[in-house]
Amino acid sequence: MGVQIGELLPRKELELENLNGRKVAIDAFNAIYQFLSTIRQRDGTPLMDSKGRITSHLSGLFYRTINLMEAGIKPAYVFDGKPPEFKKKELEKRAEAREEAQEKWEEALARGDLEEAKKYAQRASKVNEMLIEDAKKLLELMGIPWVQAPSEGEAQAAYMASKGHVWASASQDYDSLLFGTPRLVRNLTITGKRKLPGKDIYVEVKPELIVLEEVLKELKITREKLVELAILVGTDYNPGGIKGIGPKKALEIVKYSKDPLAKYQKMSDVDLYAIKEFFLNPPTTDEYKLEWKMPDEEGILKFLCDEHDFSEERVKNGLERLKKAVKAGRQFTLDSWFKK
DNA sequence: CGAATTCA
DNA sequence: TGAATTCGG
Repeated sequence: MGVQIGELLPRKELELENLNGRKVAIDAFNAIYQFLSTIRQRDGTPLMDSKGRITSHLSGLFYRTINLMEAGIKPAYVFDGKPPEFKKKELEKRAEAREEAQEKWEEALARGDLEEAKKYAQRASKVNEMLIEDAKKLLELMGIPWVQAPSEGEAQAAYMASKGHVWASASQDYDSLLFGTPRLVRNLTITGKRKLPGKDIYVEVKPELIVLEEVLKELKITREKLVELAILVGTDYNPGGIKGIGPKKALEIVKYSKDPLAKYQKMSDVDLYAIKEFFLNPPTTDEYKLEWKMPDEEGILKFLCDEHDFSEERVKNGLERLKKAVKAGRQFTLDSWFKK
């Protein structure tokens, strides 16, 4: 998923204080997918309510959003719209991979290999329309803004950041840099511990910041060249890229070639120039309003506890934290206003 | 993943 | 207490 240019990009660790008071546009699909794939039982089964409906994404979204708000970070979630036609191949590839993983999950389960089962269950994760609807509903009840992108969410998030309506975009993927976000935050979580799949090794995962301007300066290229580089290496729109060309070689190529795509267009069955154009000028919208409101407590209790069997005690505790955070955030905004 | 609980 | 483990839905 996403572009494979990570190793080329300079980045710096972010302390939470650096994000205090800042608005961030979060790639909703990216977040939901991660919750869905990681919040699971030992055999790989996701969390579900008594009617068998998946709730892993709601749990993750609820608690992480509260954590972010408590840290003074104002999240706005950006949802994908209609994917571009040329993403079809990648989407089909993902669907195929999921089906294969599903089979392997069942096999591992049949022979009682829980570790393998979970691994394949995670790969079989599918973010469907129902999960998206649930997520939007929860955010609305929480008073957290969400934005409907006309096309790619990463493109919309980049647009909002480049307009200065949010400070940064947030995703694990690097695509929003190609779409022109001035800042990309990765690993946007508060409790930063991740267990490596192999053994019982825990690694601290801190938020990191990638600044587009610094990327271009470091690589000595323009954004247009960065997009060409990414296309050579491979994006969601041309999976795999050009055979035999990795990030290092691609960087050299875009530097010395005036029109790097020309040579490789012949050996590619997709329109590389259309992909480039899409990254440079993606569909976006101005139809959004970023407002962080007090949560609808009654609505949340009904939705999470009554409908989806969440623990009332836990949810009420979360709500208290959220209310406090919203108030504190308003105070922060007022303080910085009077200090001007 | 993140909250709650257990462990040393 | 802080780290490790288990539970959550």
